[in-house]
Amino acid sequence: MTELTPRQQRILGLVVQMYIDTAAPVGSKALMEASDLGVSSATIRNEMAVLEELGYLTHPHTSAGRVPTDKGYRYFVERLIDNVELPPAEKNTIRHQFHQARMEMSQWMQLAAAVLARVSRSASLVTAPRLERPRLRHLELISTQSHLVLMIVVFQGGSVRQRMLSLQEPISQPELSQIAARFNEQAVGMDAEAIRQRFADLAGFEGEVMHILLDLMTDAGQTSSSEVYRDGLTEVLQEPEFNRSSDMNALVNVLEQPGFLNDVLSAPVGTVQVIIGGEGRWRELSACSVVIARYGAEGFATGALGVLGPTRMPYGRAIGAVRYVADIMSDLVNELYGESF
Amino acid sequence: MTELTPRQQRILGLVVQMYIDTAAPVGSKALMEASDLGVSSATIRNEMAVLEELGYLTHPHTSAGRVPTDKGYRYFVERLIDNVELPPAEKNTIRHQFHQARMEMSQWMQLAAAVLARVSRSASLVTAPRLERPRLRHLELISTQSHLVLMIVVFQGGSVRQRMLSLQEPISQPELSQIAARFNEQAVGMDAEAIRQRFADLAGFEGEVMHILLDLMTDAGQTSSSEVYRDGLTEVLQEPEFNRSSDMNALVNVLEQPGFLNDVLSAPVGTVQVIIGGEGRWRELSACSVVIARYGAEGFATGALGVLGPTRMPYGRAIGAVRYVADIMSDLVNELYGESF
DNA sequence: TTTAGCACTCAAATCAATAGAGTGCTAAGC
DNA sequence: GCTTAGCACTCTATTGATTTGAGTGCTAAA
Repeated sequence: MTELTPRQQRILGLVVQMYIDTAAPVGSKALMEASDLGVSSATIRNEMAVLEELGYLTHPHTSAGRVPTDKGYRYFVERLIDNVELPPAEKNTIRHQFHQARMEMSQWMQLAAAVLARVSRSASLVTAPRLERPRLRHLELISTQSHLVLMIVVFQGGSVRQRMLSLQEPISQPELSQIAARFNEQAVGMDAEAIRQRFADLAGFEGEVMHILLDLMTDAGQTSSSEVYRDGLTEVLQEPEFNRSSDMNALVNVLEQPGFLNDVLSAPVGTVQVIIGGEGRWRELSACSVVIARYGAEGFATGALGVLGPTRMPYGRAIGAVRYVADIMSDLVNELYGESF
Repeated sequence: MTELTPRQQRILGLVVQMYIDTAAPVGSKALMEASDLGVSSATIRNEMAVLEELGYLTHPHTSAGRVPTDKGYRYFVERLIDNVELPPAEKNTIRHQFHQARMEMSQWMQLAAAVLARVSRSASLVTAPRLERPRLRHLELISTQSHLVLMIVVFQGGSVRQRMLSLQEPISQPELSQIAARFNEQAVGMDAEAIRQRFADLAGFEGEVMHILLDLMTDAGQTSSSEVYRDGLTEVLQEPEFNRSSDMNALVNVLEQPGFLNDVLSAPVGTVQVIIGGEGRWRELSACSVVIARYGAEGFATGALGVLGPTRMPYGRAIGAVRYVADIMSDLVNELYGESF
């Protein structure tokens, strides 16, 4: 692939910019008037023809202006975007909001989703950080009524799961506390595998408690769909490219598919990925772009967060926002999980 | 208001039915062909004119068929719907799904939202049951790292709240456990007022714990927006009457407004309310109807659940579904909160 | 009271003509 | 060898006129 001349780059960038702004195909004359390239529309036309030849632009029809292809967007994102940092003022506002919030994952996630949606003017999603190797911190058994017991498990790092158990035979609260105390004495700090081995011979109610504990540990190690925060979905649905027939649901579902998230989650924390038009692998995303990043503490607890919009999305803002919010979230996770790893 | 003749009732019912089915204004001839009224289209026209005179129908324009007014829908819902029970087969499926689920409020709510959306083919929302007078069941303080303490509070009935506290001075886990034990010995079974009085003189960290406990109790007594489950929103957004300009967000927000929910929640558990076209009080709902009911244990913990769709919604199914799901949820809440009140 | 008949209305579909934005190409200019 | 002015050509979008058809309201007869 031969290198584009500086002027071609400039024109490609302008076309992408203008198209993102106006949502209308951009013609040579309009581009000339809107920029200070110092060349005539005819020259621009020639260059555009070359860019089309090379696959960066297309034509909806003969007498329409140019529209970027996915390849064009890709080039734009990789080579032509200069400054993806958010302006300092905006950064401050965002950071301030996070410091105002309570020290709770769910609050942060919700806030992150809200900030991403607002700043990038796209739909956003934030998945909860998944514990890569949950370790028991505390277990509590509370009798709520004769045949019902509430089991609460705290993992190292502070995430909490609960489950209601129903008993055949009622068990008194002191007995329950004793069982819980045994786990707390013997199993704190252990991961699922260690617990499975150590307590392999437990039977009856205690065995059941252990199995549910293991189950909750598995659960904490997976991204459940109930722990995905979204924002801005209905707004982005109003964008002209999402005509009512294209079902947004299908689209959001892709983002929850294991294949998709796993693929993205294989990237290291700290990098921002841009997936344009589904990259041919996700049909439902053919008209969309996704800007996504992992956040959290690598090897311990990581989640994903990103925005979803039409391919015609403001990439600069989106990338800046995703990067900045991911950084903040990583800091927060580290702060929260601090010395426990 | 003079009574409608049986034939007028029949015609009104048919118009509403057909309009709900087809979304197109229904004309006299079409109605004649689609029914077995045994009268000519001219007669139907005359009757329709009368119904329009009385305010049950309108005309989009001179040469279009008739469309029900809100008053027409109201009459339909109150007088003309005969059987709002779901078919037994459907009931069984639903009941089965609930019994398959785990004993957890959040699971039930999610399931309820899903069932409502599917059965009524509208958007659904389910709010968490609000404890009307939360009483402490258990309090736990867990040190997660030197300066961070996780506080977990269980209320009678089994709902759980948590909060992370940051300390000026580190406090050891045994000390924390001791403080928690004091609350558990002295405050279990108390409501917020009792706790406030009993522990009015607590200071320092223990005072802080008490204040957060009270805060969490207040919190448990309010419907927070994070505890609202929704489903089917994007589907219903595709309905022809919701053109892209009308913002669904604004619409959903109304349902979360205190005014709206309070109004609805003032009705007793067990009744299903139908709000057609916002009843003039909620402008954003002018094109919508809401079918909503309270569920739970009256005087102890109640929530609301319902569906939201265009005024042209299948009222029969919606009312049947809301009533049935509300009944199931009430049963479940009673089962869960059982003997504790 | 019902109904057949008819004139009338109005939105939606169809069609033709036009305007305009934009392209591609060619030939002249720097 | 680029660049640019000029021009023919293409295709969409808009506009306006016309037609179509569903549906109404009214009247007069059954």
